[in-house]
Amino acid sequence: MHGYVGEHKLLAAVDCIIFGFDGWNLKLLLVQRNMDPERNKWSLMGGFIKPSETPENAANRVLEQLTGLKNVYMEQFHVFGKPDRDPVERTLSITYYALIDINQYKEQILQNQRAEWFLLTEIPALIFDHNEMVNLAKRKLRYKAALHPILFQLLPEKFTIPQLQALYEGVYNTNFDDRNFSRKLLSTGLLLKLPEKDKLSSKKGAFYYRLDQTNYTKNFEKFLNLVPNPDKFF
Amino acid sequence: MHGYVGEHKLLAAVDCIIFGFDGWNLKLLLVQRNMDPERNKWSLMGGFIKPSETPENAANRVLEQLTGLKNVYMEQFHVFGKPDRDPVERTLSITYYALIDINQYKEQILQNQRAEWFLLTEIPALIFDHNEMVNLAKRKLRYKAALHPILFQLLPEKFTIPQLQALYEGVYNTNFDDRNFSRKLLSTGLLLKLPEKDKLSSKKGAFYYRLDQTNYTKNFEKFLNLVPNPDKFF
DNA sequence: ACAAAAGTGTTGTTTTTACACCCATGC
DNA sequence: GCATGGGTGTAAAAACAACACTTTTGT
Repeated sequence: MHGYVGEHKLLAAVDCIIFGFDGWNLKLLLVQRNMDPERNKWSLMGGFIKPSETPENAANRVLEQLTGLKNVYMEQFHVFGKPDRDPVERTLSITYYALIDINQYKEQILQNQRAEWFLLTEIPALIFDHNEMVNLAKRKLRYKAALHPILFQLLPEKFTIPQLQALYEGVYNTNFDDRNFSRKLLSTGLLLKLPEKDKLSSKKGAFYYRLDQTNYTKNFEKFLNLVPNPDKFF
Repeated sequence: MHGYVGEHKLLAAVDCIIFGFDGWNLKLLLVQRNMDPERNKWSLMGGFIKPSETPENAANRVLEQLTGLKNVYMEQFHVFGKPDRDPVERTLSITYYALIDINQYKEQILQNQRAEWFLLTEIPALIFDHNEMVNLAKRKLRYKAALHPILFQLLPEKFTIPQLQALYEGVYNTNFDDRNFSRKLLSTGLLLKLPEKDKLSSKKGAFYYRLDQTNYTKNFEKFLNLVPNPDKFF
């Protein structure tokens, strides 16, 4: 047995669209490419799949290289495969989006590579088809977040409802009614109220909540309708 | 410029999960593999990506080879990439599911290859990880069909509401209330009533409908809630 | 006392569900 | 005229959206 002779072999890479939230704004982590061509241009964090790796393994490795993080929420979302998308050599890109809490990892990031957080509204021109990847990732994130409680992955373990709302408003670039928002989120049964309050952002203070992990995993696949009039965002 | 030297190159294939509906049952199109290893075992229809092709091109080519069909509804859904998933040689598989009306193409199919339609409930053991692919495709189909009107792709141009209902019931392997089902589907505004009736399946006869293409493309991305209690299917 | 933000109440509207009933027709 | 599906009616329940109001506390 000598393999499938005569078939076309190619490189396969993973590229990670890394979303982060710092408490106020939704951001994207980009790196300056450290190889030719397009050296020093902004790019998504990516890397080639190695012989022993699954695509998921590769994506996790790439993410850990950049951020020091393991066990990050990550989802495969699309393969980009135009034959000439990488001018150097044919390369498939399997894309993942990842969600992390910026504050929790300020230090690890930005060590190995020249990396920087960009406001979603201020993404620079990226190499190859990476801007297209970012746009599709934004769509997929909005789609999924309208139905499933994934955005909690962007928050610290303890968070307040107003913080959560700011996050949702960042993702959808709009404003939601405070009163309906908090009741809707509380009614999911996913939140456990903590005795402490966050007194920094208001005089009254807002109670902290944390995820009810049991209900979270149990209800994760349910259709939740977390966003009013979600249609208008697509 | 000599490419990215030292990186791992591999084969990339597409595999198509082809769903079909014959008016009564939801089925899956499988072929008997015509190469070693696992020659003559049942398998999904697939093929390697060629140098000039995008993955989408390859999937369309593979589908046309088997069915003679172009312009079939097809959606990329997952990359399977365990290093040893194909024992011959490392091969990534990019999977697509496709939706076709069985009756419209009875002749073209089954020419080139030994192919056969299988009831979804009677899928045989398939090569490699193809059973896993089928299961994920079923999930994705159910998920998408609960929110978007994709199942029309499985019906002929003219169809009745009871036919449509039989299709939905096949996909979800359950029964829906006839009266609520028809009103829900009619209320989408996607259907145009035709003057003719189908008199074969009942004495009263059921009116034929066809898709309102304009509304169909316009509302395709909207969240439609076509299935009652969709959560229980995941 | 006042301002600012949290968060609960209220109400009308729309959507969903469950189930009853009538309709058209071939036999 | 009756059995067989097809299709419409209705009413209770649930979900949603819009908006008013109270609560807390730092200044």
